[in-house]
Amino acid sequence: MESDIMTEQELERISQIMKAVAHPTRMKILFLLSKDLNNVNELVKALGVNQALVSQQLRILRLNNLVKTEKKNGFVYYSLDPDKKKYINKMIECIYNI
Amino acid sequence: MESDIMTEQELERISQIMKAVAHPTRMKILFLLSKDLNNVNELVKALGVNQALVSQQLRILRLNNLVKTEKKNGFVYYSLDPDKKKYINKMIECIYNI
DNA sequence: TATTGATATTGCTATATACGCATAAGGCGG
DNA sequence: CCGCCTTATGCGTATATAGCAATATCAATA
Repeated sequence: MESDIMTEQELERISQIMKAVAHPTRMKILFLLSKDLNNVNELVKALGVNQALVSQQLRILRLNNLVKTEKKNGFVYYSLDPDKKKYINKMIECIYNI
Repeated sequence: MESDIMTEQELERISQIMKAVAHPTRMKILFLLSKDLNNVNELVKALGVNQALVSQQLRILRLNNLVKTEKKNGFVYYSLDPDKKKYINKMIECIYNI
């Protein structure tokens, strides 16, 4: 965890992930997903922003492997990657204290 | 810590802080400071980038209250805000696991 | 196959951020 | 007061990101 055992690539990766999280709408999405599994339309309604924007933000979360998707009777359901859920929540909690 | 007990302002604040951290050079600075107190020139040497850039990054960390400064015989020493140090480190550790 | 509903992508403009360079500001010894 | 050392800031350019509107994709089904 020390800087000298962290390569440039790892640093880059980590700051990429942080950038992905560092956005109000995406944080809201992560909050919503930390409670439930949701499809895109549910997220659109919950967030009150247009569909295209939600899809864009989901794309960024997907590209950073923060969420995963599964198709179920016509809808795409998003959820937090279960292996990462704990860390995502703890991370946000830490930031909350900063 | 739930989204519904977090106001828009708090969300905005938190994502600001995350953005401040989500940068390789700034993360390195935080790592360095988590070990020692350093003045600007020491950071410049340790990071191998030019002084103006280090000052710019320190400014961003300062504006987000992540670090504090004290002047001592001609140098400006930077350190992590001690109240936040624990959370900053833990946050980085969480991200490392994501 | 044509249509509809759900989601993703693309093109565009506005705004923000990064970084290098030059320079400014501030304190101290001469 | 003049340099000198340390640190901070401003400016210009390149690049990245946000958000919107339009459109594409894809699956189901009428």
